[in-house]
Amino acid sequence: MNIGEAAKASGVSAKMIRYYEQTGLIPEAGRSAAGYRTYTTTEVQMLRFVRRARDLGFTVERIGELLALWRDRSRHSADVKQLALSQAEGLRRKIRHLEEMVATLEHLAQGCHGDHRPDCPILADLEGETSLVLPGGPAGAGFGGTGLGRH
Amino acid sequence: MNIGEAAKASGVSAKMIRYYEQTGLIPEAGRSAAGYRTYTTTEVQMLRFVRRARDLGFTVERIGELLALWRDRSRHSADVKQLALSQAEGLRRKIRHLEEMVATLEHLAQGCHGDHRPDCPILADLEGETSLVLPGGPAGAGFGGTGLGRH
DNA sequence: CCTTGACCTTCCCATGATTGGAAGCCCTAT
DNA sequence: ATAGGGCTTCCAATCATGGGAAGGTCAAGG
Repeated sequence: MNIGEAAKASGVSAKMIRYYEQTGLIPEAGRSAAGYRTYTTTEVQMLRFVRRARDLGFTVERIGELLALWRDRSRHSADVKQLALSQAEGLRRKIRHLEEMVATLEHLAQGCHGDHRPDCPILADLEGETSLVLPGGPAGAGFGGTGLGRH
Repeated sequence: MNIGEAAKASGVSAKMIRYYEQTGLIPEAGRSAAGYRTYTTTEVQMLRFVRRARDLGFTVERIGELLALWRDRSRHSADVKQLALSQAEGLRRKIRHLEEMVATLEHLAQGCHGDHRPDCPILADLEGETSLVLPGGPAGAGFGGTGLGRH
């Protein structure tokens, strides 16, 4: 099977298949006489594995760990479960962060007339000396630029 | 005020201040005789504005629109509100997507013994022919599976 | 006056995952 | 033989950010 077919069958673009190979996530594919990469159904299955893990938000690095466990027939399912749960926990943290932002945005928008007049508490908050970080977060986002906010 | 001081006062790193200037998000700063960028309190206020908007998840492009409205004293607050609400809506979409992933992960993890044994439904799902995408979301999981099997 | 150290300048590079394109080779069907 | 599509490699761009090198500038202190 050539790379295009493998791409269709796995849902991973040909570009990404080459990239995954180059970065060592997946082993180098075999080559035809002409230098074309060739794929077996087993390799397509591995590609599908990678794609599904991506769909679950795993980074390529984590997928490497998952693949290692997948290949290791003496793995402990505890290790797999731990990866899955820590992934879920990471996603939950992201969700919490996004929810805070949504809450702030909607609170601000709620106070805005939303008509032809120019005054608007949203802009007022953005420009103001102190900002609103609704859910009473401990980080007082105060003045003095503590360099907070790396995300 | 030099760039370092402006950075501390606004919470935007000096690196990013230069980047924002270079990409046209903010106007070019004045220069001292020696070529140092100089900032007024008004400009620091603008930087703080940018930083807070970033904290709310706005892209730099959208912040450009917000800044334009901020500067436009004949703006309509409706336009500002619309930006804020559409931003909130975009974040909500992201949240929904993340929640689907979390649900799938936790469902899979729940079925996993999590002990020394190797068999694990998480890996089984990832490797399998069909995947579990819990809430039945049609979300662009571009399967592409043309049913092409072996070759 | 000269040194030291902190600050500033520009320029280049790296990140992560992905897409786009160009130049050139290969294969198959007409 | 030629057209077209697929394959190869290499290089670039995305988005927001940080890291660092090489060199100029400033203020304080010897």
